[in-house]
Amino acid sequence: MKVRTRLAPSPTGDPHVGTAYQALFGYAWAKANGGQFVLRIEDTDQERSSKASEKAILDSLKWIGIEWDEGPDVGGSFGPYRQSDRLHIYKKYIDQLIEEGHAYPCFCTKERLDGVRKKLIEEKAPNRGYDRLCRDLAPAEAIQRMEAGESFVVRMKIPLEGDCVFKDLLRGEITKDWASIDDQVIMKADGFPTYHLAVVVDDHLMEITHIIRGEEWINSVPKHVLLYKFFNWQAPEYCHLPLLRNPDKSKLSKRKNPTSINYYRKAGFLPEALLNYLGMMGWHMPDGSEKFTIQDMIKNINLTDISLGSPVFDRDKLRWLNGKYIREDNTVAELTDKLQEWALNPSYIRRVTEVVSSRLETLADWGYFTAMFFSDSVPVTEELLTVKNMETSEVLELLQVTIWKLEKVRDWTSSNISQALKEVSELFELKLKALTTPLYGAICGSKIAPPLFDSMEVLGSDICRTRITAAMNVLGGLSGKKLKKLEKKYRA
RNA sequence: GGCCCCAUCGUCCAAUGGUAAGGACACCGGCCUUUCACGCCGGCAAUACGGGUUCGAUCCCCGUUGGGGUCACCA
Repeated sequence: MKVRTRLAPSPTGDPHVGTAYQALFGYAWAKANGGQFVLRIEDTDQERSSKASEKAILDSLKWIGIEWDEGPDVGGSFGPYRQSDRLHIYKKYIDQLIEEGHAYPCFCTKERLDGVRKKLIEEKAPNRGYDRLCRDLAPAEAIQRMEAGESFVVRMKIPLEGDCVFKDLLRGEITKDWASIDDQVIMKADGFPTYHLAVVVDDHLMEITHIIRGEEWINSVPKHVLLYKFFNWQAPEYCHLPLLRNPDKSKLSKRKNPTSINYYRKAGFLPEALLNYLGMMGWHMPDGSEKFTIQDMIKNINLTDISLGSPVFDRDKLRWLNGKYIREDNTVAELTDKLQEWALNPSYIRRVTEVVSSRLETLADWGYFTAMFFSDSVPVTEELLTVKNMETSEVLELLQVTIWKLEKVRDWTSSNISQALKEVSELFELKLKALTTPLYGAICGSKIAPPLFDSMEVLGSDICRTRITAAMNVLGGLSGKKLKKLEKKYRA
């Protein structure tokens, strides 16, 4: 059996452990069948996609030990492997759909759509989607308006009634009624395709046989199946993996858990342990052993054996597994090498030393001042986070907004960090010191510490944000309700 | 809210139409040990609920409840 699987990440942020999770299963399944594993970059969102994110994703996948046979960096005979380089291909298929009457241009403005949506919600209509105003536009009028330069998107014609039945490898047949799906946009006003069109065209052209991805996609399968039908193509097998969860069972999110692969790397986890841990989410070795390699997985995997209860990502168990790898699979010499690669290398030591040098009276002071640069978390107490004349709740809000602000810092340098923090303090009409005080506590775990912004730069964005979140938990955290309110207030 | 998906210890993963429901993490106790950790031994702890089908259901069916996802010119 020829098997080709793919990982199709969108380069819009930090490399996510969920991406590695999907990659692991896709890769293992392809290799178990002597097939290929393809990496395709889905950068059809011009606003949010970035080359930096793409690079980060490729780097972290390589770090964790996933390799791809075809991809934007290695090429392959089904390229290009970046969707923004495939626009001409999508164009052809979109034109074809319009021509055959399966899709139509829609001239509705964003304002009109918002209004329609609002009204439908008020009316408690079962379907809150698009009202299909442009669906029955006379072709002549549509052409005229397009030629007049009016902005438009292209929508696919979803059947007005009946059911869509499709098969998921893990769940069996799933039925969804067409009436609950609105006429999906397949080409945006900027001429870029949306995910739904691009994914179908690419998976077909790249001869993908199994789509292994997260469960959040189940509801859009009917749109994809319909496109396959329009094009008269054979749809691949669908295998929707359970979603990794936070301890509170919601979808794993950076709000509640470190989700960036880079965090785990920086925090001193071994790639093989992380990968192994991901492998035991929903799957197990036939003999029940918990420590296994990706090769073991390849030898034993069967997609239908994956269990469906969405697993909670448990950092304690990951730590335990990681410890097992450290002590069972490494000699002291090997461990020393790994430590050097991780942080005890001249370049990192130099950066750290630069930050603390002015505080040293003896060389031995170095160890005292730099411990925070070589650890995952830091010992935070409530007292360290306390600011004079400020309520705990206000400190919490301050820290939360700081995290949001820091997430947006593209180039993680001391001066950009400083700028971001100044903006936060201005937003709260506070002196910068009111912000840096709890931050020192959160980041350094001490009042005696090297300069904050420089330290943050050296530590990196992932560790910093994780430490701030941890500090917030020490203070009791923000309730979901308060968080929402705050988000509304500051996030616009 | 509509729709879709899911449901075994707190967590991860097993098992079977007839079971003492098993292993791992975490937690607790003990042993080992100069401490801690590791290791070893032991303990706590689950089939969400209600109906069916069946001689017998944790397992099959239906309902309820609960959880999650999804309803964008984001993927």
